[in-house]
Amino acid sequence: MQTSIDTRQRIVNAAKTRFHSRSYADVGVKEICDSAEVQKGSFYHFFPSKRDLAIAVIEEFADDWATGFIAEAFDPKLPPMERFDYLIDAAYFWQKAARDIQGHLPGCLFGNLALEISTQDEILRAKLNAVFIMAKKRIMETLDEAVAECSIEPLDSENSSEAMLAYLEGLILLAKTQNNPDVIHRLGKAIKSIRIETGSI
Amino acid sequence: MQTSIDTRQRIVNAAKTRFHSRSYADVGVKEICDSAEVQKGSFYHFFPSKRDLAIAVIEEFADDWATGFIAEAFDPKLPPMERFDYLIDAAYFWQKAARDIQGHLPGCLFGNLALEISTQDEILRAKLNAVFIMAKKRIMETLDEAVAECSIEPLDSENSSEAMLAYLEGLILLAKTQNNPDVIHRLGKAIKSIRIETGSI
DNA sequence: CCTGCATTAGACCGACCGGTCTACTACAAT
DNA sequence: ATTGTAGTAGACCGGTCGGTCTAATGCAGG
Repeated sequence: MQTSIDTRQRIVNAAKTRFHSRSYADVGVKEICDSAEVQKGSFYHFFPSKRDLAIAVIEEFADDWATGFIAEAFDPKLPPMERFDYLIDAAYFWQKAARDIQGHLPGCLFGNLALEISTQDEILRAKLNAVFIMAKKRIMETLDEAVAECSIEPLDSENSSEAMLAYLEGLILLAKTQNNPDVIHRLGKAIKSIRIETGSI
Repeated sequence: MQTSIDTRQRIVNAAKTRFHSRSYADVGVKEICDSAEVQKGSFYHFFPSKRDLAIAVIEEFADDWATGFIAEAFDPKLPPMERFDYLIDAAYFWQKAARDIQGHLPGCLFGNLALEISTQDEILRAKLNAVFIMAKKRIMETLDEAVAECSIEPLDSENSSEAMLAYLEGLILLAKTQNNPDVIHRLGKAIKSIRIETGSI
């Protein structure tokens, strides 16, 4: 009916929203096919397995993320430390919007998948880890910039950026468990106070 | 064969370790029965559904947790702020030990389940949330104690304790994604620097 | 010894799982 | 016009899912 690129994309799109708002195991291939208006034959033409679909979803979502609100929040025109306020804000509004529509706060797709399947699939775990490394890098660059322009004291930016990412993921985890996006705003400001000093073991 | 209490307990024990090291959806009733050496009939005699088993698992695990390493780490004989070092240490050794045995870092059962099912089951979500509230309370009491004995500046202990819990969960999430317990040690010390000031909105 | 009840055994259920297979269609290159 | 190929349709597969059902136990109180 449509061109094959559309078919593949429809499958990925359907999977993206469903994996995000529910879980990997809970969403079946049949359901994805139905909602994408695609037949099983087409599905397995494009993806050797459900697992390969998950890989595609992670890759696409990471791209959406990087070019979407991450790129916005980490706007190089903003003073470096201010970008973290935007990051928290973006996370808050995203989760709030999703919650208002679906009734449930979906959390972070990467965090969700990481906890669900990283003990069961090494390749998916590595993919997810790569996404976090990318996010950490973004934070680290910002921190380095802030140090360079003397708006913060020098610190171990490698570890501090990872710690800040952990905190962000933790906030979203708690927000999801409470089904309440306010957690992100209420506790978000503390992200800028997280520091790991250089030279510590 | 054994008394019924044993049967029930064997079921819960088998489920506990499996839910923790894999996921809720990935572990079936049949597998739990087999590993507990129990028949389906017995399973459904004690638990109306798999979901009810999950509730029992959460409750028992929360109890293990509260009387186990949480109780140890939050030893009232220790100076309040030192207890956080013990908490991080306990988390590290626990995850490391599990990883060395199973090959995979299991993470926090509550965090895992929260991200997997809290969009799908309100009751389980609420149960999980209650566990986090309990943990937060423990942290808050410690913070209040530290303030009272003037070892830290006064702060918003309600929010700060929640932020610290978020950070801890985030650390474990990252450690699981990297399949590496060292993350917890490397970034753990920053937990004591997380503060949310009183009077902020 | 009998009765009643909690527990256990395990066959069985329909639904659904991820995945395969064959037949067919649309279209491009020759 | 013919053939090759990418994509689509959808029936079908064995296996497993959570859950049900009936029959058989073991045992306590009368």
